[in-house]
Amino acid sequence: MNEKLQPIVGANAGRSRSHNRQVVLGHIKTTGPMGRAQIARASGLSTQAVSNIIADLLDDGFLREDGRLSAGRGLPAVQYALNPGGAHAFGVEIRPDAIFAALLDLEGKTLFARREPLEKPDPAWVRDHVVALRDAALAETGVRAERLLGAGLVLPGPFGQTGLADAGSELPGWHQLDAASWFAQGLDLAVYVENDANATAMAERVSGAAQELETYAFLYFGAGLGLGLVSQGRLIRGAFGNAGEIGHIPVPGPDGPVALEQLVSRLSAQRHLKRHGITAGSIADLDRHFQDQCPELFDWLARARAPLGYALTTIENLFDPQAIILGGAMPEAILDDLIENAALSGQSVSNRPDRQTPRLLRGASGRMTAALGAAALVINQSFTPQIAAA
Amino acid sequence: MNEKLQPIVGANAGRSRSHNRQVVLGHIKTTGPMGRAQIARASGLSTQAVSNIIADLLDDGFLREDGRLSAGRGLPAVQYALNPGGAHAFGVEIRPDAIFAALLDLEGKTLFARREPLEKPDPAWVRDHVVALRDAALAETGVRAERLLGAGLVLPGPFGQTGLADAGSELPGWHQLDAASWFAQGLDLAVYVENDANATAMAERVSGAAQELETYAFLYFGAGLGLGLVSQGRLIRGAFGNAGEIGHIPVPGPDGPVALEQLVSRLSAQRHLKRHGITAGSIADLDRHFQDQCPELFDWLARARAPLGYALTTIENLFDPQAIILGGAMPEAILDDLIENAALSGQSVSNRPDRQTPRLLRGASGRMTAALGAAALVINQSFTPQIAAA
DNA sequence: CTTGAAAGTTCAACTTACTTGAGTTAACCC
DNA sequence: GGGTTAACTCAAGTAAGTTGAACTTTCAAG
Repeated sequence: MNEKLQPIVGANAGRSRSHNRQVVLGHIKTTGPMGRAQIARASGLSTQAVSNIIADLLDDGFLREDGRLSAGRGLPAVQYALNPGGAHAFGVEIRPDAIFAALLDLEGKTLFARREPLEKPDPAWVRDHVVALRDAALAETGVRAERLLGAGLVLPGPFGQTGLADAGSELPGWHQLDAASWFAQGLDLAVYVENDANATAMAERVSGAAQELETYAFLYFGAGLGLGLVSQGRLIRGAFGNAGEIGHIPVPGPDGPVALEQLVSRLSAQRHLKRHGITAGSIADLDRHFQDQCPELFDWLARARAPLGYALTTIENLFDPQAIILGGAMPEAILDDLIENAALSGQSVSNRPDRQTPRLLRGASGRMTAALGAAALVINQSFTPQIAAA
Repeated sequence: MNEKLQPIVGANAGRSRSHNRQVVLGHIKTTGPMGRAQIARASGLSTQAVSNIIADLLDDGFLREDGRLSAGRGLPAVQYALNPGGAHAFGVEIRPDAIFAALLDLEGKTLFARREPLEKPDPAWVRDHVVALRDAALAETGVRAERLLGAGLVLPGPFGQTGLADAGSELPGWHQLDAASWFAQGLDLAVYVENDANATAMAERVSGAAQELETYAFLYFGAGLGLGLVSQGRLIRGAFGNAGEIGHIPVPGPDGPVALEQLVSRLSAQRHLKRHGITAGSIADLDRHFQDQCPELFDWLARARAPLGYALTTIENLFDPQAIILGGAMPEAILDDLIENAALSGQSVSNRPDRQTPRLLRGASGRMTAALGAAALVINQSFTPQIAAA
């Protein structure tokens, strides 16, 4: 939560090797199965070095051989592919009312997903339950504990004291807690903490709509509205971990500026419907109303378009992403409608005449995504080279 | 200009050493003179490794000994400080009407600054003049050519084809050109290309208001309005190098949304004055009008406040910076007035009750800043560790 | 004043991991 | 089938960081 910025650290043999393992895995992840020589060319390492690293990765189960590929003359290269069962990540989302847990393999596939009610918002109670969920995940999938790379943790943001009043989503008594070390102790794993939007943005990168993207923005429809910014495969967290609080940017409303998420968010849709006497407590309810062409819902959509376009133009011009992904806890049909009818500005750096790809994409949404994202944080580490202390 | 994203590269002995040199220089730059043991602790390297690296850096002239500092018991540590004369950077800003050039030392001090009219917007003509300016800078300061680390280059953005009509600031016939290699050939130096806002943001980091900041936003008043985003000491460039085009985000105007820079920029102030028959062709003119309390200028300031506050809130909530710096080609008094009267939102992640530092800072403004910033791009490289190909 | 602990630095031996160059294997082409 | 090409391996070489012992300088306690 608080900034424990990892210090800038020097390189030595061990940290270089760890960096290089991530380089090799990263190339295979983004390009697909490859031979050693090709990886060597792509990474600027010698074939021999790549060979040694691959031997290690095979030993550790991260890679598997995938036949030989003949490409013209010469000895056909032995292909190496990710070995999904070789490494796993555990992810947890803690909400004021529930705990979501997920187990992913190295390719980002979900092996286990579960929801439990959060009975007591007490850190000790929650930690015990998270540990139990981890054990259940391992037991039910047959994954061995030593194959767990780490755990991701999604907590309600924003972190620390800010000017944002989000009391509804906060967990009492957690502000003082260093959640990462608290859970690291209980789980005996490396723990990475993020907010829901950032984590879900990573889920899109590991197994969703952003697998081919290095630099993108992810607009997250939770109760409110969040934004995950990914630049060159890395999350932009801001100085205090609260970057991406897009729900609170001012946009012009009918009576002066209002916060974006007053007009564009699941909660705003539900409130709008409620004002007209329509209940839509769940995402499935919203989906049904959309399929039924509920006029009030379409009215909300029509009102949401302008402020959404506003936000999209702002994101594009500030951040110049390859694409903006819309996702989160919102029916896919509604996201698709928002994308199709988005009022994208011509006055945007993203309005390139030579574009090959759409400016907007729909994410792999679903109610488990934040927990998946939490696990994706861990998986992404394996593919993201960096010189870091052990 | 176009994305030539440096490939993700593996570490070897040589690249590790280069990384570690930057780690050591970076610690000294941010913390001030230090001893070897202290650097070793901060960097996670052994004392011996730091010792070897420092011997190298002394040889190359980047560091100088700075006496011994006794701190309690034990042998007082030999302090090492940056040696300003040990390395230099050349920076150029090319505008449609003029070329600005600057030479900086390792501490960011300006040793040389010059403006030349741009007579022909022809790449060959410009390159010849830039080379001549480099030679003049070296000759007049007595800096030896082998002490030049590289050259920074500021060109009018946005780069490549975008949806933004900025014809006024574009150089005809340059769009097809790979400016970096074009000038690298002529200068026989490594060349880094950025837009004015990004470059000036780096100038603030190297020798201005951001020396203590790792993550900040820099709002650049040029003719229009630009934004440089720096996260953990690195520029955020976006996927196509056009991040930070904040001038084009929509803000509510008197008759519907308008682009921010229509209301907040030097040009918008000058246009406002002109509509009232007041000429203010230069920055000095604007300054004079401000000192004379020109009511039309104060009227412009009053109108600029709301949209500026809007933009600031957006930056804070999207990016969560340590601070936002206002700078560029605008009189300091006007920037100070904008800062003092800024309508900062309470609904912002930056509105932290435990803040130690102001949310807004004034940059070291001045008309040469983009050329200084160009040079600062180079200087900043020396302090920013990264594993990169030779 | 002497002695000992503490901290910075250096020396020399050691270790890790990458590179280099020669040699091997296997596919394609003529 | 012989030559060429490309991937791969082996073995030796090298760069750079680590380790542990020795040395120096300062401070503090007796």
